[in-house]
Amino acid sequence: MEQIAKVIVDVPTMQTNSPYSYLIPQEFLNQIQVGMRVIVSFGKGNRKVQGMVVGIDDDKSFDGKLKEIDSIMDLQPVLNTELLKLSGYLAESTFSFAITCIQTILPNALKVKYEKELVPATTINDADKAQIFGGQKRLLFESDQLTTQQLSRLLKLKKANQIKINYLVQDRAKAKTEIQIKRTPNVSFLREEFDSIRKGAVQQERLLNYLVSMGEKQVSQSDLIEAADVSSATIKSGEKKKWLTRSRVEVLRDPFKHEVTRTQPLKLQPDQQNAVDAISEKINHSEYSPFLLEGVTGSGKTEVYLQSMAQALSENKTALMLVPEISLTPQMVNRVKARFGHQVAVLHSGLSDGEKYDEWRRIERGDAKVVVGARSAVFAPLNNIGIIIMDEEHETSYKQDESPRYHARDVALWRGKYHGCPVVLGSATPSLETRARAEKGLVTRLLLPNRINHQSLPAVSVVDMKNEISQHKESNFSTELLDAIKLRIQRKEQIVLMLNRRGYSSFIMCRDCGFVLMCPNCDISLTLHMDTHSMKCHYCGHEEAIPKICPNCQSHKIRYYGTGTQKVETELKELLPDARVIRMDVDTTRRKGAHEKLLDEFGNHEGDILLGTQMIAKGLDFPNVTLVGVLNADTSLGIPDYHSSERTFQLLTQVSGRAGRAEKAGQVIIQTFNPDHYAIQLAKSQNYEQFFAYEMKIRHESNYPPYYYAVQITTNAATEAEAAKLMFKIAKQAREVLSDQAIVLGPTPQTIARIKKRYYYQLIIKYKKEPQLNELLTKVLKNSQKLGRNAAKVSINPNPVSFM
DNA sequence: AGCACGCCGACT
DNA sequence: GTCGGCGTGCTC
Repeated sequence: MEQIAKVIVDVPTMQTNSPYSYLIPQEFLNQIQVGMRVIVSFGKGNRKVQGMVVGIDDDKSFDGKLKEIDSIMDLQPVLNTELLKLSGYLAESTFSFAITCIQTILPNALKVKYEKELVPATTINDADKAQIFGGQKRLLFESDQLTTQQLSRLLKLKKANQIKINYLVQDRAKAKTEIQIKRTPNVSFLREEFDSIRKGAVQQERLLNYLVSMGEKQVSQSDLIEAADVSSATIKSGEKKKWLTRSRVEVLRDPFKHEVTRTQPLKLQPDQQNAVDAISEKINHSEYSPFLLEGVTGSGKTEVYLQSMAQALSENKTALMLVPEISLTPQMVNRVKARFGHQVAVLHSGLSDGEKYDEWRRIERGDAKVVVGARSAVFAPLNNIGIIIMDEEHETSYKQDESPRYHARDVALWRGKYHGCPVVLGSATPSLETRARAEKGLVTRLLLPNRINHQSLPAVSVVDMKNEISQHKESNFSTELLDAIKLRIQRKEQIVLMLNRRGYSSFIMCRDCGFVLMCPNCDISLTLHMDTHSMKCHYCGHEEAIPKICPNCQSHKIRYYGTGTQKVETELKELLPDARVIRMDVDTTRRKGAHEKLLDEFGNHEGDILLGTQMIAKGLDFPNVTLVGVLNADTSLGIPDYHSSERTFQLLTQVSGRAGRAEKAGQVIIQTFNPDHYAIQLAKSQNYEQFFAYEMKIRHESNYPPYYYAVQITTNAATEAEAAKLMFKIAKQAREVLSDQAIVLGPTPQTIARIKKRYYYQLIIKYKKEPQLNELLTKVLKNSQKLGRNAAKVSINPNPVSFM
């Protein structure tokens, strides 16, 4: 008799990170399945928590007395076998709690809300009852809303059993419903009814008229209200008079309100055809196979994706396509929808939890066979996947920077293996890691060396800003760039200007004493935000007024430094008063849909210059853009991280691809203080292969990935000493276990040593093969939990995307 | 996480 | 003497 369920409870700690056994009560005996969410009593207070059933058996090895499962939250499993296994893989490979991984895989709407309510016991005296409950039957218990006196009083009453606490688990997964109206089939009855309504009942008259003419189809109540111009009250009375029937129906939000025009597959170039053939063969044979699709901007990668996905669909399989969040623009999404229509589900951060849940269910029940989405879409509940595509595979945003710190590429490869399907990693500038794996034959390389209509790559020139600065006053614009901009405006062509702002933004500094306004909680300077007229901290959200005089020396010469887009925009307006500038940065795109709106404006030539940060480098295609300017190529080079050259090269190559995509020739001007740096020189010649060879040599010499694996361990504590002490202890443990081949960097304070009033220390371990390491790290994590709540905390980040 | 148990300071 | 501070350990 299988009557014991193994449940992972929703308590994310190390001590509760394994399944707990619960008895399955009689009434659920044949209903509970693995992958369902349940509610169980947990702990001494029997508080209710959500749990995930991960196994069912009759193993009674637990020698305490078992509790029963309280209730089931799902009618059918929300996690299938594959995704459950995947959660295990995630937990193990990222050193995360099983429950955290499960909740990462499931849509947010399936995460419950916990509430507590107070209920008076029958024995409570009237005075207490009246004072606490004030006539109400129950009271929501929010401890942070109560004073300590109130709290202790409640606790006392609870101890005396005068008050009961009810634990509530609220499921937020509500399917959206709407009211559907169907008229009575008896039309002659409706005609007769005209006579029976009161004179002047215009709404009822309009409703009758509409019902008579509407036919037998069902309409939603909201549509009816609009179309017949009646109120919902009128409709309700229509129901009473038997003119119509109302019923509540579950609806799946239709993302295809505005149908896109369908497109047909394009004729492929020979290189594209080779790629599609190679991928299709693996689809047809249900064979796991990782590919690297390497092609410059405009070489037609997207068409290869689309036709490969079409192949999977024709084999009655499904397709998963991942793109960086930033390029999940309507431009991109529409290309997929135009090919596959209503079979496409799109998952992106713009959707509400409810909308995401709707899409998730469409995928799960098989209504959507093609999924397009950003990082977390890699967990889409598709069955029978025929192909997984990851566009711009080098993008670092594919790695999640909170627990579970997974890389979507690893998950994609895992799922590819599980389903037996090709995984296509596409990029113009592949990550060294993937490109190196291709070199070793672990990944099959597919090349698209030519641009589709044989346009030449844009001409790239590099301007040495050191000369510029010495010649004239400080400016963000070199003479060469400014002249080029003027020329395009004259010719009514468009310009994209990129401000490479990674790591920097405008901060305030006193010109007399050098004082920089810092965040009181974090070791970072506050950033100037002109839109809200305030100084903000990008890490903890602290906000304060812009100082008018220096808080340190009272000087009035306190000015902002660094180059923000706002400052550049101001300078542009001074230099070129007639140019229309569209600024795109975190401030102007914060509102939902603002991003698209600005791009549309630029596309309609309502602006001459698109000025923005990194976000304009990706996936935009504006044929009228003939000039791309990079104002400061160096800022990303200056970051003390082994990735900085790779990032800079990728960024410059990518933004250069924005110039001259149509018949007009493009030009790119890169301003830099390091004109001779190889990343900039090789971006100038757009030579990925040479960059790859050179950078690999450097990584080899200095023992960096992809020659070594890396793991980053960080500690944080309320004081610097505590964080450091724990980190040194871990470092000592690590050195004892590791072989001579491993390289330990640190411990060192993190680049931003203090965030939200906590101090951070880190340790990097570079290694090739350390069978003991995983065990050690797990032990370190377990020990850190024993240290108690207020002690220093440890977190582990395998294969970090940067060492900072 | 949240609850109970248990051991020390400052109060009716 | 007790009330209540929060450090510690456990939850099927």
